[in-house]
Amino acid sequence: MKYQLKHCVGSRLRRLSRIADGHIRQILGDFKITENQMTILFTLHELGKVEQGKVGEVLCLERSTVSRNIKLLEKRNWIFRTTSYRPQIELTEQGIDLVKVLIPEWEKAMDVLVEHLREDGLQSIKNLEARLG
Amino acid sequence: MKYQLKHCVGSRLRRLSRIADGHIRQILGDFKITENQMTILFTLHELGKVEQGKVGEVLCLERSTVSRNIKLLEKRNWIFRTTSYRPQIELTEQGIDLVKVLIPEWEKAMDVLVEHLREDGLQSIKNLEARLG
DNA sequence: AAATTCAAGTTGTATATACAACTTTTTAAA
DNA sequence: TTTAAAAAGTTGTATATACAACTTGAATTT
Repeated sequence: MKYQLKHCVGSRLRRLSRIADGHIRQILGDFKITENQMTILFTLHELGKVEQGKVGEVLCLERSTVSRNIKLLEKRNWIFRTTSYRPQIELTEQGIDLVKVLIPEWEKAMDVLVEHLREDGLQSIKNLEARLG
Repeated sequence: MKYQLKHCVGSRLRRLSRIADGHIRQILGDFKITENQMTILFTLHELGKVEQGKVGEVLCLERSTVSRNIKLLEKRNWIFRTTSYRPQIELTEQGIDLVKVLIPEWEKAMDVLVEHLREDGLQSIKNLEARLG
């Protein structure tokens, strides 16, 4: 065999992302929100009012994934969506408040991850991003 | 802010694994099987007859994920499961045949990924594994 | 040996993801 | 301007994943 199973890039990256998500979920436990949804809220916090598609573009998420998440976030009154055919999305005040509470929690999770990864590990992620696109 | 959103380790690793999986899915398209299921078949090919739990242990997959995948693989007659309370799993002949066909295809995907990653990128993955566990 | 505890497996529920099919609206082409 | 093509959004279907609750058989304790 040219490669061994344990070298499989796909399953290894899948596993790594599960581990990282686990750390984030731990600090998110109390907030009834998922990592992915948190990331979308943070994105909207940075971008302000944008087209729904912009979110997927920035986070490299599939349209359908964004669509379903937006629906969930809207139901929880964290985001507002214009009714136009191609809706503009933005955080509601409740959404902004939540983001402000979540940021320090997210930073705690990042602290843990960065402590594990060190400068070297962070550079490794950058390297992978540069190489895989 | 101590960190920027774009530094979020969780979403970045999630994204990287989606990209890698995409490459693997491309070559798997014709085979009506998923990356994850393929990985389980390969694992069984290496391990021979094992307890179901062993698969999850090796691949760091949750019990319920393994349980459902095993059921799918059994339905397709690629694996055989003993009826004991804690079943032993092994590939069927059809499963072995499939693995033999899949290996060269998987190697093609690995070639593409390794070409992108280079020695440096592979080292980066190892580094992350060492640091994240 | 009976009772308790533990470990593995299964199932329910919710979200994440991919991809295909479809709708709607815009843009481009004729 | 009418038509064709493209782009964005939605929905259906299937798998992946996490976590909790439950089941069952095994191991340990009393």
